[in-house]
Amino acid sequence: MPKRGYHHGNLKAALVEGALQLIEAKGPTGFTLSEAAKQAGVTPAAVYRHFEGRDDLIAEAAREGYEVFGDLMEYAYAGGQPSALAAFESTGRAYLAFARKYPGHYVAMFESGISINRSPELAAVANRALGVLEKAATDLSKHIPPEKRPPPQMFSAHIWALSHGVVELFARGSPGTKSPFEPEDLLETGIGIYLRGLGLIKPDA
Amino acid sequence: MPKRGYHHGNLKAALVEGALQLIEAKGPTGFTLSEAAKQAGVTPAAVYRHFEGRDDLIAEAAREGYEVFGDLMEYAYAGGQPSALAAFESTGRAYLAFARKYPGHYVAMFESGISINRSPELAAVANRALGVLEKAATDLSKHIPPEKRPPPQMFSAHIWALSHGVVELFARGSPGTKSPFEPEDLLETGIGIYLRGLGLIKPDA
DNA sequence: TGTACATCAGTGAACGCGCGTTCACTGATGTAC
DNA sequence: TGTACATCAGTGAACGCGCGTTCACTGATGTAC
Repeated sequence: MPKRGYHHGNLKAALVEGALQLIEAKGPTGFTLSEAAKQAGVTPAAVYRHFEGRDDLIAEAAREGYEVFGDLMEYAYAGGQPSALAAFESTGRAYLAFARKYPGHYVAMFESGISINRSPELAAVANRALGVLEKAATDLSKHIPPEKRPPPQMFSAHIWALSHGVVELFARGSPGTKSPFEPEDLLETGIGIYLRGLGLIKPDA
Repeated sequence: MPKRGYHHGNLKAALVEGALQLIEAKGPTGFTLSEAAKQAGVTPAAVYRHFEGRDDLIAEAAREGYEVFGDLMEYAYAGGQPSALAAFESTGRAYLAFARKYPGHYVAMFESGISINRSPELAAVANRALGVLEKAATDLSKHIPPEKRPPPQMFSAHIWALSHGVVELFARGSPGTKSPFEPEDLLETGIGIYLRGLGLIKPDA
C-alpha cells in the first residue's frame, strides 16, 4: 500500500475491503460505518464522498460479491462441458468454494438483508449469477426421463438449499454446530446422493 | 389478558413473547431489550428483575424453542414407528413445521449467535433435540447395506442442511429469493430424492 | 379481623456509549493561460 | 516554466438518537401476630 497523505487514493475500494473484513468477523449487523472508516484510516464523514450511507456501502459489497460469484459459477459451468452432469457438479462445488473464499461477500449477499432489487444494477448482476445454477440444472434435467423429471427450478432450489445449509451450519465458526465432516465432503456426498436419487448416477457407481 | 396494575403478573413470559415477536419481525439483532420491555408494557429496567440482561433474554427464548422443538421431533420420531423410513421422513417434516410455526424461536436458536454451550441447561435441551434427528438417521441407516452406508452423522447433517437451507432461503419473506414452490414441497421432494439416492425408496416408487 | 412489617416487582431518571449523518472548513491536486 | 484558480477528497466538531445498564425509590402483595 502506498504511503497515504491527505488524499487516500483508493478510498472506495478500501472501505469495501474494510466492510468485508468486519462483516466476516462480526456478521452483517456487527459492521458499522464508523469502524469501516477507521479501518481505512479515515474519518466516518469521508465515507459520504463515495457512498450514500451505510446501506449503500453494504450493497456495493454485495454487488462485488455477485460479480465474482457469477464469474466463478460461469467458469465452473463452462457451457455444460464436458457433460451436463460434470458441469452441474462443478457448479455446486464452485458455490461452496466461493462461500469459503469470500465469506464477507457471501454474508453481504445472503445474510445482510440487502434486497437484490435495491437497484437495477444489483438485480442484474445477482440474477446473472443465480441464473447459472438454474441453467446447469435445466441442462442436466434433460437427461432425466420426462415422466420422473422434476422442474428444473425445483432441482436447482434443492441444490441451492443444500449448499446454503452446509455453509450456514457447518462452514462457519458458529459454536455448537460442529460436525466431524468437512463442509466440502458434506456437500460433495450430499449432492452425489441426491443425483443418484434422480437416476443421474448409476446406483452402484 | 387480565387487567394489569403495578405488578404485571407474568412479566417473564411476556418479555420472552415480546422478544420473539420482535426477532421474528426484524431478525435477532433488530430486537432490542428496550423495545421488548415496551411491548410488555413495562420499563426497560424491569427486565433485570427476571433476566441478567439482553443476551440472557435471547437465550431463554432459544431454550424454550429447543424444548418445543425437541418435543415435536420426538413426537414425530415416535420411537421409529411404524418404520424407520416413515419415522425419518416424519422427523424431517417436523423440522420444517417447527420453523414455520415458531419462526421467532427458530431464529433465536439458529441465527442469534447465542452459543448452545452458554449454559449447561441450554446445552442439554439443545442436544436432546438435535439428537433425535441423528437417532432417526442412525435407525434408518441400518437398512442400507453396510458397504454403501454413509455414517449416520453425515446423513443427518445432509438432511439438517437441506432443511435449514430451505427455511433460510425459501420459507422467509426475504425478497429476491422467491421460488415458485412451497417450502414444504421443496423439502418433501428434496428428502425424497435424497432417500432414493440411498436406495431406501424404490427407484420407481 | 386488623395492623405492622418484610418482601418483592415495578418505576423513572440518569449514565456513558457508539452510532449514522450534517456541516462548514481546509489541504492537495490538476488545469488554463 | 510559473502562477491563479477551480475542483475535489478529506477533516473534525457537532447533532440527535436509541441503546443497555445502574440506582435509589415506591407501590403492591403477602405473612405474622
